[in-house]
Amino acid sequence: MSKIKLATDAIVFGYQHSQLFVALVKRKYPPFKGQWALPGGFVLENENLETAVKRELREETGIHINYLEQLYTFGETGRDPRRRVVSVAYFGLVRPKDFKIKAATDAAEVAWFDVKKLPPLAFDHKKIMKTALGRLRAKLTYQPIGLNLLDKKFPFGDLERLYSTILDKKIDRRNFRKKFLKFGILDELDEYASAIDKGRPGKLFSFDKRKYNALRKEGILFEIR
Amino acid sequence: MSKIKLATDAIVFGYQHSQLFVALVKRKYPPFKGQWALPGGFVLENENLETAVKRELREETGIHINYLEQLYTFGETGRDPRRRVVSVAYFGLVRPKDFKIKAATDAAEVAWFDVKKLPPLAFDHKKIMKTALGRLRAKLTYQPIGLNLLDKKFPFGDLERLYSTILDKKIDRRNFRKKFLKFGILDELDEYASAIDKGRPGKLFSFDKRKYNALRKEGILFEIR
DNA sequence: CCAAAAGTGTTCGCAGTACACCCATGC
DNA sequence: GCATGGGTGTACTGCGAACACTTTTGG
Repeated sequence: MSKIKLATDAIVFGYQHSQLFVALVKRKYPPFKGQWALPGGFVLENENLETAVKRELREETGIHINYLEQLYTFGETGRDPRRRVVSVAYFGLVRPKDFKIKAATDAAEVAWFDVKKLPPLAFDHKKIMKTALGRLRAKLTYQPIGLNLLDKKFPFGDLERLYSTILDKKIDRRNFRKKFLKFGILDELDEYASAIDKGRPGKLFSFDKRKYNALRKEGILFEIR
Repeated sequence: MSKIKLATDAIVFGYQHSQLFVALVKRKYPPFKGQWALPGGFVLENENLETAVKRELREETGIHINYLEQLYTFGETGRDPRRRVVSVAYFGLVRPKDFKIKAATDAAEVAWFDVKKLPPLAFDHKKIMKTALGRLRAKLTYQPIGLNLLDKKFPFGDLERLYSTILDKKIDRRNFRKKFLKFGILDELDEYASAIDKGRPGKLFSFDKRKYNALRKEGILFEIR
């Protein structure tokens, strides 16, 4: 019988107001008691990996996840001071609406942290974070997964700011809009953003997943730089 | 104590004469006794994942691996009929010189198979293969990893045929050469391919890893379509 | 001299990039 | 009317794509 324990960790990103957030939990028990860590835990014997991640997210944070994919498996000996733990890290995205968080069983506290102002993290979670951020940035450029970070109906400017924030660079509004719309995977709605903010309200758009999947089958490639 | 067992599997690709090969081993014990499978096995308690893959490759095939990266972790319940086994799959490349294979302890037989003519595979190894092939094809277009499938000194035509074979499409020789050489990561040597084959011998090239790493740091992007 | 593979340059079209002014709204 | 963000078109440039003939070698 193996003494290797199998765990999962989740890096869940959220986006709002030109800021990228990650969900962290404060550890209730040693090791690293009191420190912030990624939500996660051990996989049950009859549980699929993705099921385990979702369960733990539910138990520890109550977050409603919108997009989930496997990130990488971290298995260095010594990454957990207690015993050998290999962790399959997943990478998730939530919509702004789903930012609601409820602390629950395992974790003493849950919170969203601005990715640019992270506290010290337990275990090798800093390394995992870095990997996840790299993946997010890379994937943003060749798959429209950023749309999972916005509400289902969103003004175009939000999308532009999201790219600008996460890729950390200036984006030309006209070129970005032209290019993104040319893919034909966004539906322009007949609604406008509620003008609670200042400025002219923008038209709302929504992601047409059906069209996207159709295009993907034809091998047409999405690409944003 | 967890009853989940942790394993690794290796998908090792080799290339020669416009054919892409994978290393498979014939299983000596049940389940799937006598069937072909990916080389792999259980991870020891104090062993890093990559170490485990390399050890198993050595034990089962004697292959000298040239490039190795983590592919994906396959953890569906029921993928092994005996008990719960989660397997971290790795993806490797060898040079033609290293095609020598020696069967050893665990495996009854080892052989290279043309990727287009695979036998039935044990477990979910067909799925793993498919994932690996997808990764290889994708990665070829944005990283020069194909060079790990050629000898250190190679005629340019070999590189072109490699891309053409693996991406399964025609490639314009002039455009491909122009584009690839423009990156400046290949050194043109003063040697020529031995003219054992027919036709005019080509100049030999070698990969300048130092230049490549330097360029990568500057954010210059490799891309071949 | 024939077969086979290597080597090489130009033209065209499109897509990326740079760039600035007017419009709608809230206060 | 002022501040704030939304919405739009054009010109330039560089890169990808298409395309064919000559050279070197072995037999």
